[in-house]
Amino acid sequence: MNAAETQKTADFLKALGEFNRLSLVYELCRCESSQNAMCLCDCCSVDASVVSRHLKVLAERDIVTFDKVGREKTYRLNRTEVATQLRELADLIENRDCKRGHHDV
Amino acid sequence: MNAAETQKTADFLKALGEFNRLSLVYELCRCESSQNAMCLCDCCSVDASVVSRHLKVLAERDIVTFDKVGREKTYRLNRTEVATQLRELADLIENRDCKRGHHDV
DNA sequence: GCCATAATTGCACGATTGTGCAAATATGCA
DNA sequence: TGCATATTTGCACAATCGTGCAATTATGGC
Repeated sequence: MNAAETQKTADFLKALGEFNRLSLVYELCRCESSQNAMCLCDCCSVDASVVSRHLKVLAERDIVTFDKVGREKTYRLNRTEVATQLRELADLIENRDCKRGHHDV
Repeated sequence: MNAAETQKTADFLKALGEFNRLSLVYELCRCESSQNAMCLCDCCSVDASVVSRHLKVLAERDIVTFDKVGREKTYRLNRTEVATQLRELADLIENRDCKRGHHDV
């Protein structure tokens, strides 16, 4: 587990690990279809600019993806990618694969 | 998904989502047996007091557990609990269980 | 009791972060 | 073209966070 990978995983978890951002993720989770940012504003009582910034963070970590339709951006959750990343971490932690580290078991 | 649950999950992810804390988790992941804090210091090049504080955060979120042996504290990773939490989140996100939220699908 | 080692705590500091507001930008519609 | 709506950006600010150092506490061994 090198430093760059560790940092990447930490950034991913940190992106999810904030109340309003996680609320946005849950909100998107409820939706079959993409949602625009204005609609997503409803789920957390903060300014639209704040939602915009949070969605940007989520997009940077590939947690959400968006399409531009007209003047709107519609967001959707990258369900399988996010779930896969979480499960890979779970497997790593539980199955002790990480023991192949520098201690060389 | 109420606010308290969301906050709890966010706190859990935030605890994992910091480089040195995640490094500690990976380090503990490599160990069959418990490790004391001094030993864990080696894996991240920060002061012992910093490691102490990071371990405290991880313990507060039930990510690690410790035993006191003599003047040492030995830490171990709560493998199954952490893995389970991560998988539950993965399932929630992928299986769309969260649609049972206030939108009442 | 005295000293060495392990771990925590208090303090200070710089960096990052989340936030709101106002202004700017982008786009659709009449 | 002009206006309304959607989104982003600049700015400021308070709060949180990660960190190191020094002092303190806790404990074991002599």
